[in-house]
Amino acid sequence: MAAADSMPSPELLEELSGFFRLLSEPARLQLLCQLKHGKARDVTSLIEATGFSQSHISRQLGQLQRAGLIRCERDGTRLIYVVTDPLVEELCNLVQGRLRQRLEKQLQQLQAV
Amino acid sequence: MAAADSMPSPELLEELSGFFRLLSEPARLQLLCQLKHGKARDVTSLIEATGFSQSHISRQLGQLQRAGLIRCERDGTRLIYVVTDPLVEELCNLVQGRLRQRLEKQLQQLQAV
DNA sequence: AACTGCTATGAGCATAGCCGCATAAAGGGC
DNA sequence: GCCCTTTATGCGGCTATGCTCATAGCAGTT
Repeated sequence: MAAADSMPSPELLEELSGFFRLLSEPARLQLLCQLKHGKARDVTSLIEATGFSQSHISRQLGQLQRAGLIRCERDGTRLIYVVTDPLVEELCNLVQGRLRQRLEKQLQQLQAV
Repeated sequence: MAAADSMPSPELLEELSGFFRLLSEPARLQLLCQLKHGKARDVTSLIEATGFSQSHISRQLGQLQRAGLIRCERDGTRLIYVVTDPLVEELCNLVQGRLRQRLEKQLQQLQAV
């Protein structure tokens, strides 16, 4: 017992935290933003846009792909990556709204003095 | 057209990823679940419920509090923590729905063979 | 005052993960 | 076949952070 009513299972906690961990790295988030809403791009253009090394980009894309957040198609020797799910963008919008809300509250408290 | 220049600033990327990093640890997620929808609890009960050491719990609660996800009130010598925002629960539900969706798709593909 | 129970914090170890260098693999053109 | 381009991967350094032990701080009781 001990309050086990609506607690998620350890496996679910692991899956959830693993998903959020993907979004916990600025580099990966940046890649997802570059690819958002159907803006398909190949790895080379992502390297140019972000400034990271090719190996790093490739690894991060691999993680995102294994998680099912993006997929890729071949075009000759290049691989074109696309976001498969609008979920990430929704999550970012929700969190961004909350961050703004928090800053506005802090601002009000400063002005109230 | 409107989409091409909508890259978030580095600062925003850092804030967003920082927020998701808070949820990227099973221990913190578990604490948030224990506290969800107004289930206020003190640290001792959280220790018993999770099995983690007291110092670990206290540190994680500190992080969550500095991020504004929870707050605490004194009750004698004890500190009672509460979730301040339903956002985390919403995010978890969204992600959980997506995880289930993915598993169902995998199941279908197995049965289709 | 001292004592007790509850929580926070400094110190340190161990592990995870980012990141780049060098190299391999795969596909296309000659 | 060889060579070039594009992407993936083994290896290693470095940093961040989870986690614990021990200790300090804080509120209440006597």
